[in-house]
Amino acid sequence: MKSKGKAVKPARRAWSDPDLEPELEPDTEPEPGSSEQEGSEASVRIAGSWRLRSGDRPEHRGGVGGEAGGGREGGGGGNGVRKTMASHRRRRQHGAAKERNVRRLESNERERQRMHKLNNAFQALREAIPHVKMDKKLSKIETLTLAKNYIKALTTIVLGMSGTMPAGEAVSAESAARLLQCYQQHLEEEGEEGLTEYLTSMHSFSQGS
DNA sequence: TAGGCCATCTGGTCCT
DNA sequence: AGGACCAGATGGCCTA
Repeated sequence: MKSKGKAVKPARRAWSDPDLEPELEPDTEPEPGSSEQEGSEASVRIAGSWRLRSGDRPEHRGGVGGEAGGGREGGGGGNGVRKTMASHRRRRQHGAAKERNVRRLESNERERQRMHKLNNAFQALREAIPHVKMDKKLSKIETLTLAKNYIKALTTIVLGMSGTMPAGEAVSAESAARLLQCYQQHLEEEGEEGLTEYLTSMHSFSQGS
């Protein structure tokens, strides 16, 4: 099954000063074919290794305390003092930038998680609404549109069952199922546009007109 | 190849 | 202050 494109792309602009670059691991490929799958592309990927790239948290590179190259400059010398202050400031700026960078990465991660949840919800919705071409995954916009229509159709049914329906037409589970069937059939034959028409007629029907 | 769809990043704004 | 939410930008993959 191939799903739509998505290959984890490297950050468009890896947020950072070259210097702070959270060492983009040379693209931890999301495992060749493994990429997400129906369900939620999202969730699967979440687990994927690539994610760690940005999640790679502060620890990378020794973290703040790291002071890597740091060797204490040093001691003494008039010139040395000025030098020390400058490097102090630089280090502080560096630290601030680093912190900003870390916050950015964290918030990217949260945003990703949020979108993943949203996608899971979309997937759940997809599974909840009947649609014709089962082999083709509904796009988001299709999912929303279809869901809206489906709700409308169900509403019509419920209205009918609640007595708005003309006497003698008491809607049984059977006729409800039939209505649903009609809904699908209509979808198949007329597409979205026809559905509106169908619903309209259903509505006027339930009004007893 | 163009257009559709999507994932991700990013900065701004709102909310708690 | 920090997280959630949002919308714009960007770029990849897929299909007609």
